[in-house]
Amino acid sequence: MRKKQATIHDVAELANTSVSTVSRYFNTPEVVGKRIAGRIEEAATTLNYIRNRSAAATRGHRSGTIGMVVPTLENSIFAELIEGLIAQLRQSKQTVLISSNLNDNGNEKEAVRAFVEQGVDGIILVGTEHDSAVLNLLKSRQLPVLCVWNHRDDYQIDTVGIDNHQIGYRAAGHLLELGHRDIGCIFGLSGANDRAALRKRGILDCLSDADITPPRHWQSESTYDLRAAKTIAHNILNQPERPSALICGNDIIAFAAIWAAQSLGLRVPDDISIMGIGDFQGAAEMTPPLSTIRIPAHTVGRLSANRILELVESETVQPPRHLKVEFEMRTRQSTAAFIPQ
Amino acid sequence: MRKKQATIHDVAELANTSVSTVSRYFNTPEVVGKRIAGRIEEAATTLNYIRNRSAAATRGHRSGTIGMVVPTLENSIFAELIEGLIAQLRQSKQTVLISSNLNDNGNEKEAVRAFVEQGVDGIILVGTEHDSAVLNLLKSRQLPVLCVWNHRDDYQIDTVGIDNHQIGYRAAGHLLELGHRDIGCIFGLSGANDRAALRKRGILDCLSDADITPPRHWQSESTYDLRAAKTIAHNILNQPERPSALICGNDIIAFAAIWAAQSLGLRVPDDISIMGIGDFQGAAEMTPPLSTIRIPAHTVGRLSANRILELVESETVQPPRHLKVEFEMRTRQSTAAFIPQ
DNA sequence: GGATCTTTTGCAAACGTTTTCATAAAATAA
DNA sequence: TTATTTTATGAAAACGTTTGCAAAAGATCC
Repeated sequence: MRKKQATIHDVAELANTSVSTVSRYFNTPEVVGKRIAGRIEEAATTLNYIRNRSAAATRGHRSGTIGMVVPTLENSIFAELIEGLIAQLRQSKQTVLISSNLNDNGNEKEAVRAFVEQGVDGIILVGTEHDSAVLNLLKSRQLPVLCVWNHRDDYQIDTVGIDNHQIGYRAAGHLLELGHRDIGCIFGLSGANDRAALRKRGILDCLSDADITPPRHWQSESTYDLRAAKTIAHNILNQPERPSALICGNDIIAFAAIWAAQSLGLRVPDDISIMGIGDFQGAAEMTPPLSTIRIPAHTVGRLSANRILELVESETVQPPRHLKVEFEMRTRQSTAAFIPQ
Repeated sequence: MRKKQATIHDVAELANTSVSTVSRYFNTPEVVGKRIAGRIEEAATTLNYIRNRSAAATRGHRSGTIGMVVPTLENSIFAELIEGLIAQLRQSKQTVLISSNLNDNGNEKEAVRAFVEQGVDGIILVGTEHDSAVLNLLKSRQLPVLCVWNHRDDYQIDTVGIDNHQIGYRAAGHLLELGHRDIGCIFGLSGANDRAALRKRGILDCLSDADITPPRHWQSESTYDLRAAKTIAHNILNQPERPSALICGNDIIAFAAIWAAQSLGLRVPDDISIMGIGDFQGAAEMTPPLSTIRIPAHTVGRLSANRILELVESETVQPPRHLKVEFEMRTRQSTAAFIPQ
């Protein structure tokens, strides 16, 4: 049996004012008089009063929570994104609800529904591929939604993120600039999410613009799993004819590729150049430091926080806006100029 | 302006029954009759009814949420823990609220307070060192609390976790068994958290039981940050007199140490053995694969979920229970037997 | 000083549920 | 059959807030 906690009524009584005024003090302090405000503040602290947001959400419309659904937490890049989001939202007294799809996007609908039940003020999803049931649910509730990570000009929902096609194009371009022509590719699973698919297209577009078509046996797809990716990289590098460079769909795959090369006795970058995407934790510190493209996940998180708040605050429905976050090349020692044998 | 959504009243009307019965149907379905239950189910789906948990929490006492505060998300081991937690709680229709201290434990109080405002049914904290203000707040609200990650027999609050002293002892023991006597240590910051402090004690206790006291200049502490740790490892390994083995407070530090050694041209394990703790992502795949101790974070998450639910469900306050999770040695190739020069 | 406008305050209804209590219906016992 | 117990249902109060409205108080102007 729970002890009875101080309510807004108790505070009002002790401060010798009405509950309405106390409520206003907590929501729009600038509108209550100095003298009463002081008394309320005092009463609240002596009573150890803590607001009951559930009750507030029942009558008012705002719960003070934002829900975010990520594909997985076991990927340091999303962790960085979330930390950026939390840091920013905390300043606006918003609480973040996190849910993970546990690597199965079929879970997304359930997660979103749970958030709607909790009465979140807005929802942040990752990527731009979502079940129509999810989208319909959100639309029928007229809930502010934001899709992060991918930038897409033409999307029906607001986005904050990077242009994955461009990032793939740029990564491949780096290898071309170094003189490589024999380039192997390990993409992320392109069927699973649009981020991976767009990067793949960007990479292949860049190569084909340079009249290069990597042979089938130098191309593969992998989950973002170190073990699986290492095996796949091993298979590509263990063939009689090796590419001179390998481009990877993200840094997880790149890490795995470097380790696969090393376990085969190949020197990186002397025997093979390896390029990643993401600049995950460890990329700069490993041996050799990984050439990659930095995706400023923390920034994406921060900007997403600002945007979702705007959406929550705005009364009217606006046409979607698309915020593009820039990435940066991080040229390090896992790639080197191609030297003809 | 939000469109009006179906409420329990609408469902009741369409199903031709009372709101009480509908409420009961959603909370304790077994208690309502088959015929009415069918009508309610049907009405709910045609109306697209979604429960309003805020309202439920206002009158009832349960919000269906569990709050968890982690020191940081940018550490794959906590991510694994959280995924375990989410997976398990989802089965009980509980939503998880996550907050991160953003690496500053001073933020914990604010995070906890926000959760209390949201009306979480229970709170999970990491470690057993918490500001007394936090503990008092939770106690005065009589909120179920669970401290995870550390096992501690004597703690006032329920715990689920591993014995960090034992883990440190065991890790050091592995190096001793291999014949090493000149052992360097890079601990986690022992002032910052008890997990690191206990591991440090365990390591030093084990060494001192073998009559070894590592010289001051072979001992150091580091944050769990790859860059910082790499610098520190570099400094230790770059001295004229090198230890033959290095034990690290966690795998982040161990990764950094291996890379520092490699950047100095040292061979691991031939020139130096390196031992980690944690079995983080990548430990098994890197070159060389890291010898470490596996902490089953996913399991800790799962067990924590079960325990916090028990605490939430139990009406009476019980004496704290302490669940110990076992760890496992993972002997890989970063450590080797000491060979006298 | 009164008239007018603006700011501050309080009353009471409302939000969408849960839950207590009483009653109706069904099942069981006699 | 009737008396008794068990189960299923409904009416209405309660939860702790927010908010629309009207009244009170204070400020400004002539």
